[in-house]
Amino acid sequence: MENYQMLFPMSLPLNMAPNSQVFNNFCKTQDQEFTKELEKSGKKIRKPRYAFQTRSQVDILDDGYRWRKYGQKAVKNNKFPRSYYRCTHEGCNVKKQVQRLSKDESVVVTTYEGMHTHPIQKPSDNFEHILSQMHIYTPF
DNA sequence: CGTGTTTGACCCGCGC
DNA sequence: GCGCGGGTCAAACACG
Repeated sequence: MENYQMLFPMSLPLNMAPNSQVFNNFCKTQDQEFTKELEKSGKKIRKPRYAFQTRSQVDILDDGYRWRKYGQKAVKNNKFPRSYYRCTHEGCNVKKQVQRLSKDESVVVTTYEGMHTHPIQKPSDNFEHILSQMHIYTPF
């Protein structure tokens, strides 16, 4: 999972990464809005999720957090399985799932659920070039 | 020995 | 009630 190609220098337009401040703030805003809606309607709404679509040969994009895999299921209409990960930090139950499109197997969708309440554990020395290949898809 | 993965079983909501 | 699909658990296993 560490053999990404070093393609670009560090100056990159995208500062919105799963482990960035912007992303966390975004998540926080979304969470607050969902909570508001939840209180208003009293209905049960599914937790917000944040999806990213990346192009990568590798499924596992290491964003600096430590993930423990806890499941893998086959997806219908998709020959590739979906993997389920949880953040190993104690008290931090952030989840993510990684899915590859059967349509285009070079595309990997990573879906984050929840927010990290702790700093990054692992120095992401080479995260910039992962960023360079990442574009924001549809946060929902 | 500590930590993470694999993998089938299990659970739960939903439509029939 | 039953089967199905998506999500999770946990025991066994792998590996530094």
